[in-house]
Amino acid sequence: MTSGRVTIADVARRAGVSTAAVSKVVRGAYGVSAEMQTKVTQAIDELGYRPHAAARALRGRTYTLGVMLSDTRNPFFPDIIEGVTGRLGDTEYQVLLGPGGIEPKTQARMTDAMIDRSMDGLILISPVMTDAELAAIATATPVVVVGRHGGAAAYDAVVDDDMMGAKLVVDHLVGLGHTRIAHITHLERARAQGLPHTVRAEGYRQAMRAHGLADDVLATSFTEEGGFEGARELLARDDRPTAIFAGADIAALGVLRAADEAGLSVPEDLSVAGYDNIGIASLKRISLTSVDQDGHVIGATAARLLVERIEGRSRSVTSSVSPTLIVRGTTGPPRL
Amino acid sequence: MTSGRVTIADVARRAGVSTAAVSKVVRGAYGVSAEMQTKVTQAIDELGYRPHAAARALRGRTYTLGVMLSDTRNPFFPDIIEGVTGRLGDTEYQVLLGPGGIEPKTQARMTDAMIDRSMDGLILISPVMTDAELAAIATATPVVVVGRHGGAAAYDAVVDDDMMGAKLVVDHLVGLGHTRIAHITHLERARAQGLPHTVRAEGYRQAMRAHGLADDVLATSFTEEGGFEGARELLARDDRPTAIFAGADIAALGVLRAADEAGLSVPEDLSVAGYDNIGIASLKRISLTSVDQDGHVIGATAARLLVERIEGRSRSVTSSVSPTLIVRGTTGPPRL
DNA sequence: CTAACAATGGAGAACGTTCTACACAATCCC
DNA sequence: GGGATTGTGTAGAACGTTCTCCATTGTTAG
Repeated sequence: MTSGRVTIADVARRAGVSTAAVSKVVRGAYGVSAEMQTKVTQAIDELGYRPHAAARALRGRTYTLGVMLSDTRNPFFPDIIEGVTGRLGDTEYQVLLGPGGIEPKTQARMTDAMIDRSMDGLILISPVMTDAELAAIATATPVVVVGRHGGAAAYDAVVDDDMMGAKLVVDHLVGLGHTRIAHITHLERARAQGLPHTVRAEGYRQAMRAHGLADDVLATSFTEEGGFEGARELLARDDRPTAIFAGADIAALGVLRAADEAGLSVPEDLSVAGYDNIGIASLKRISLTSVDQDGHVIGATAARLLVERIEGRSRSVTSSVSPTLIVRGTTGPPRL
Repeated sequence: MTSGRVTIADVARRAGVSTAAVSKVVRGAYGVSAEMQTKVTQAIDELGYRPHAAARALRGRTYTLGVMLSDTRNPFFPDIIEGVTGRLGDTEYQVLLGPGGIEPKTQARMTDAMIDRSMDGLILISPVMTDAELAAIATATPVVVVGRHGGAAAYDAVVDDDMMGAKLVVDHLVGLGHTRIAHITHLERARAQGLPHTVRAEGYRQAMRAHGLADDVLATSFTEEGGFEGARELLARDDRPTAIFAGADIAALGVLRAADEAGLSVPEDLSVAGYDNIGIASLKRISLTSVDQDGHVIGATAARLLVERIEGRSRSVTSSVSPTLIVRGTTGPPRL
């Protein structure tokens, strides 16, 4: 009352019990009578007591989970967040997000900061650090990595099945009658392995082979400009493809622009498909066929795995989320 | 060495000094000789010491700033974040983001959680809570509110000059020769005052009046569907407008769709302008004229004000950021 | 030469929790 | 009826910092 903060000691005084007892009630620990329970709960309500997280951190948990975001512009990042918070909404855990930036160095700074703040666990979204660095973090605190294939020794992982996603697109296009299907991927510069675009490209190759078709992969970049340049090159060929599968929606938008400029109508002259199902893909003016990653499920799964880890599981788990194909207006049968 | 964490005591032992001295060096406090400085710094490096944030929080600061996000899908939210982190990148402060959700209740839970974690200061982005709640939070910790006009008693504020943004659009359209310019705004349901769309609509009205033109405001919602419905109604009129100014880009996309469906070409038959300058507005396939809020500057300003507050300023400050008009392909002279 | 003072380093008490021991009472089993 | 067991509450030592004194120097002024 007098000073700012109301502490566990104030509650104990009010209820006429020890601080240890109050602590037990607050934590829902074993060894409290019903009477004690009500007495303390009442005192807490009357005084408006809230546990001081920092003090807790010094001994026990902080009930804080950190989510490191590599790229805040990542289109399905809000979905993942919603999945995480949705899953954790009715628990005592609080979620805080850390903007890690796209550099390994800044990401390391962020994870360090989270560990310094003794968070109970970390979810890392598409981290670009080396496997060694990841392993080091995972020994310091429970970790779930989202969006990186392979390498899950000391931590759990949630990945989208990019291999299957690519197959869905190819199967769809082949089903429509296409045979000349090109793929635009991202040019790899980083050393990190198992990144989504690599797996998507591989999935595309396998699926084409399975249909007895020749693959045709062009590496530019996952930007609107990258898609545009790639498509312009592909469309200038004599036996130009009748369908282009861009490894990311943003690149698919560039492909659409290239088609516009080449005077090709979509989907009659050219079918276009993307990946990620970003928000604008559903806008009627774009209506892009794409692969949906269901960030919501990914986030919820990551949250579940992390809580399991915190609560004791030691065996590491990798969860694969199945993507779905969203067919819209940019794909159709090829003109004969 | 033996157990996990290396503490200030370990450093003190290694350097052969007291813990108090190490603390002084770490904090850069007054009363350390050059010799002490180097000795301790060396020991810190050798042991890889990192201050434990929770322990710090118990006595002093946490060097943590919280940013509460109302809507993680807000298109310029990444810009604001970048502005904040960019400004704070070389300081000792760390930024953590809290997804507050769009409900007053969930936002309150988030801010409480941030206060419980004794963050040194809070930036609230478009909070929907009442002025009273905001004031209560501001007494507990330094606060900067972003995106709400008016009412800045106990806290600082950063707002975009939405009034001027609307004027920029109207002036541009009038300059092209338009006289029948309609505005689509968001239908107000919340009680919170000074929200951006209200101010934009008012700015539109004032600007039209200043040109001696009749205003024409239609309230739907800031969604693609809302823009579509609004535009369909406007375009069905006998004296249909030659230009539509949507209060948000997402609605402007709906307007574009309505124009497509009505067989009107943009900008020849209809000029369209939005607000926010979201990423896709710049895609060549959309090329939407829009008002840019410069989230980067907003974020950087908010960060600066917050740090000033934390370091002692008590007088409250409101900073207004000037928007700029980005003219693209969806606006042009009306067909005569 | 001494009193006053500035500069530096250290002791030790907080800060608000958690949690291990332990005390005490009531119940149970033979 | 006595030892073992179970249930409930408390003392008090951590946890890793910060920060207010206080002690010890060395320097300066008169």
